[in-house]
Amino acid sequence: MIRIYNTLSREKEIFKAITPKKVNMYVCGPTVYNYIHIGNARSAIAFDVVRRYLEYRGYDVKYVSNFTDVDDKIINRAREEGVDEMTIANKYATAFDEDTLPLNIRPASVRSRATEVIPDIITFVQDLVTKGYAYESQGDVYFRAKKFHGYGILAHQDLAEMEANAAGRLNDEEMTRKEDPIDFAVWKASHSEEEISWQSPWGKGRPGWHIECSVMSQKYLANTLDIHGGGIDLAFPHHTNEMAQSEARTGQKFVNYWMHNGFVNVNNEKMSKSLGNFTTLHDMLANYDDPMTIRYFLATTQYRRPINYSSETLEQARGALDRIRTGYRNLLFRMDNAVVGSDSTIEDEIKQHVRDFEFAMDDDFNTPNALASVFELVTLANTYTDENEVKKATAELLLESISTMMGIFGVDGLADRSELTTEQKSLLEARVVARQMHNFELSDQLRNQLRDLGISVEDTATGQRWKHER
RNA sequence: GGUAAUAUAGCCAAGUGGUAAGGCAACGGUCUGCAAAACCGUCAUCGCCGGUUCGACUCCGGUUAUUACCUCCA
Repeated sequence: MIRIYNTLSREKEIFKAITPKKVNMYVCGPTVYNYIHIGNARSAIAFDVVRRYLEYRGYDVKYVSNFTDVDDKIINRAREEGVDEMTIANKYATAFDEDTLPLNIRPASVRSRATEVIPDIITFVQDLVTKGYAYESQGDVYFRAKKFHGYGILAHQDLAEMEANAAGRLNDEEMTRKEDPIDFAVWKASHSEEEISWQSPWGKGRPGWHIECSVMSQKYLANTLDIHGGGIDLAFPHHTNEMAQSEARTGQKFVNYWMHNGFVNVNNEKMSKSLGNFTTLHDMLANYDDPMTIRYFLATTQYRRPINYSSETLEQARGALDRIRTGYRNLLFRMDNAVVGSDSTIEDEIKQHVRDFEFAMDDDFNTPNALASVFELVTLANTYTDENEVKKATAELLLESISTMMGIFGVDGLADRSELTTEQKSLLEARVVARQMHNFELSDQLRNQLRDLGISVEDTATGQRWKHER
């Protein structure tokens, strides 16, 4: 039984899929006007973990996400660089795919761009106008927020308050275009020949920000979604508006479980351009040699909690991940002389830790608790490695359990699979001989040589072991 | 101002009405030719003040601090 915290009810609710063993989930993707930052990566990772765990639990998950490729920020960026909007969008959409790959973020089942669904958007907006939920005004089309019963409940905002705030913010011109300050644009008129636009019943223009997600989720999934996710800042206005539009059009509940991930702060401050602490994933990957540590770091805090990113917290993550990797490799090393058979006591313990892991993940994807079970397994792996006799089936079960759980976090490559050079191999062989002859001076010298070549050597009861130093 | 969230050891981070998981770091020990890895052990009374209770860190009230959202930022 999986429980999920629903932003709408502010409670953990028992998860029940609309169709048994199938999950339709939609996660808001980035606006492709720049490289994604570490916060975008966190969001993508959080929902990648949700997806992986649901699949582990036997659900067939259809995961739809978007690229917002038409929007003010893209238009501005294009103007700055003197290129057209699609050049910008294509560049950063490609960069998204390239940068999320080393973090092991699985591609969406469907990744759609706003510009690919323009006809659907226009139809959607027309429906809203027909139903009286939207109105045209000077080429723009606005949604009548107040006509939608329950507007703002997702973000738990007070309607009158929002209205007053919005009124204070808008200029006179905007006020005259809108019937009410809290109305939001579903279609925006084009004001310049140069900017990208499409022909519509209301003249040339482009979609409002929120409409694409409503359209795509309905087009690629269904009227009612099992799960809709995104950053907590999207609860208002983005998801609030999506919900209003979608439910206004279909008359059906839009989303069963609203999930929102917490922010990534940098050195305890909100990441923002004005503070100069805006860290793109692109730069981070270029300056850090272990992407799996980044993945581990971002995946192992509970998704609703904020993460504080600093060089110190990242290094701590690396140390913790190294403990898991080492335990895994320690056991893998013993596989060579493992004997046929199994140890039922050990296997019972393994199974208990796996159950604990599942129990933690079932509780709103409590990754820190789940991780504790992984560490229990690692300790078990290490103590088992120290035994005189290791049984093959049991060792395999341990290895498999650890890699499966880490795989749910999206952390792969626990074993060191890189090859040795001929030089490294011969040095290692020479060192084995030196040690057999108790020539420790030579063996220490060879160990230093190997270290300089990036190989660390350890002596164990069952022989010499090496690994690549990172 | 409104609405929320958070406050647990040097750091990160769980958790529960009955006296605090896990990890990093540190220290002591075992093992080792040395080392490494590993193992064993040590290391907090849960922001502050009240209240409820046989008993609270866990519930209630207040208070302080930090953070977020309040129209386009994940």
